[in-house]
Amino acid sequence: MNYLFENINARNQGKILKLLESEYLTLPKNVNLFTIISSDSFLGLVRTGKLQIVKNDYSGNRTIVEDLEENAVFGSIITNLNSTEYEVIAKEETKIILIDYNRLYQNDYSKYEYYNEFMKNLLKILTDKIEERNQRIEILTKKTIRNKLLEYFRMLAKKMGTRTLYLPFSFTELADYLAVDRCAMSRELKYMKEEGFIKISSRRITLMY
Amino acid sequence: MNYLFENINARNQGKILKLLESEYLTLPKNVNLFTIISSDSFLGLVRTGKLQIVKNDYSGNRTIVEDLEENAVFGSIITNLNSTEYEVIAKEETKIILIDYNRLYQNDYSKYEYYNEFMKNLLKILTDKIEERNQRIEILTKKTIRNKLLEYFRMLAKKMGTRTLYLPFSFTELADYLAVDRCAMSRELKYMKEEGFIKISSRRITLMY
DNA sequence: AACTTAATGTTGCAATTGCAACATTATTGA
DNA sequence: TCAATAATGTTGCAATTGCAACATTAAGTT
Repeated sequence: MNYLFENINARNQGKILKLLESEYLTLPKNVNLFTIISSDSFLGLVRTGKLQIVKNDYSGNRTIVEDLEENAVFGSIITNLNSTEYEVIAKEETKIILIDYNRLYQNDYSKYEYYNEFMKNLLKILTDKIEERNQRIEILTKKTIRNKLLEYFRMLAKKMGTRTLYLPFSFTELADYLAVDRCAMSRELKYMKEEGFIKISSRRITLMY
Repeated sequence: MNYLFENINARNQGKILKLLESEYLTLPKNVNLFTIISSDSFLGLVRTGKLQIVKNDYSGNRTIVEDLEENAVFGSIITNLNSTEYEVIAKEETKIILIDYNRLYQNDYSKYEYYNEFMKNLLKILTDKIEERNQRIEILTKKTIRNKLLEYFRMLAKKMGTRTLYLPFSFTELADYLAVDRCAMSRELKYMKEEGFIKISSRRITLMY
């Protein structure tokens, strides 16, 4: 994990947040951030609690775009939040910090060495996000549900270094992530089990090939 | 467009490149960068010419991942280049600059104000890349070829501010981008024309709805 | 515990798609 | 210019998928 304030002590964190005129905010459970603020040109940081970015399609669908835990960074730089389609919902009482994104560019704080550290951390976070997106694209470009599943499992297995992996989310959410029908995915998983490709027990999956 | 050296004069560009111990390289036409260098932990910049990032699938497929023109930035931070699956090919004689990516993090050059400008530019480039990826994901998660096409056309039209748009690439490449079979896409486009949804003349497409 | 709500599993069926095979039209390079 | 190569267009057909409708199980709430 990479944190926005990695290698920056509490005191300098405070200074940075002051320089950037950042705002502290506490979101009560189930409240949408955009009922409190209107701008979306911020860089957000989750101090404590959990957020969820949810998209409401014009056709009425409701999909989870991203789950945000402690230390997660969010905002329009990372996930498109413009338009009224998006909601940022607190899954529990959540404390966040908002930094006006334009401020990051406007001024020159290079004289503060800790600010440079901050920028480097931000850079690392962004490159990780690109990597994450590239992985998802890699998966989404596979043409069958089976190949999407296998590609995804392969990635998880590689990350964990074993043939046994634990899904980081539910099957319903997995289907969303792969952009396939949940039922069709369920059927395909059944076939894969029957053919001996994989073993599944709840969220633990073992690759047999 | 955002350039890595925007608002940085030639002299300071030189200083930055020296600080980062960057390498100048000229790639002859049709040569793969990885036949010349082996590391992939660099940030690349196209000075003149054109590059293409190509992926050779394990099943023998060859797909264009990205086209890089003058001023384009590339490297593993942006597109996964590890593994022998990838090639960076010069489409014509191309001059590039390679910056060891780790150097960006290792040292603290914050005392040089132009370096800070450089970092800000890099940041902007990265956020644009994330935006680009998010757009593609948005498209790829649509479930039918028609909806993928419409989403893509909508985005282009929005960008151009008109109902008439020009495809930035060939139909063959478009099918790759949407991750669908070219023939199936061609058929779907025909239906859409017949139903009066769109008009097509070569790469100019007009939305009729 | 009892109830509500969410997640998962199952299946028939129609719609969509990929694939293959081929024809036609553009584009490129010698 | 003209041959070679690449891009585009077309279509039958089988495979894959989404959708709908429902049953079952798990998780959360009071």
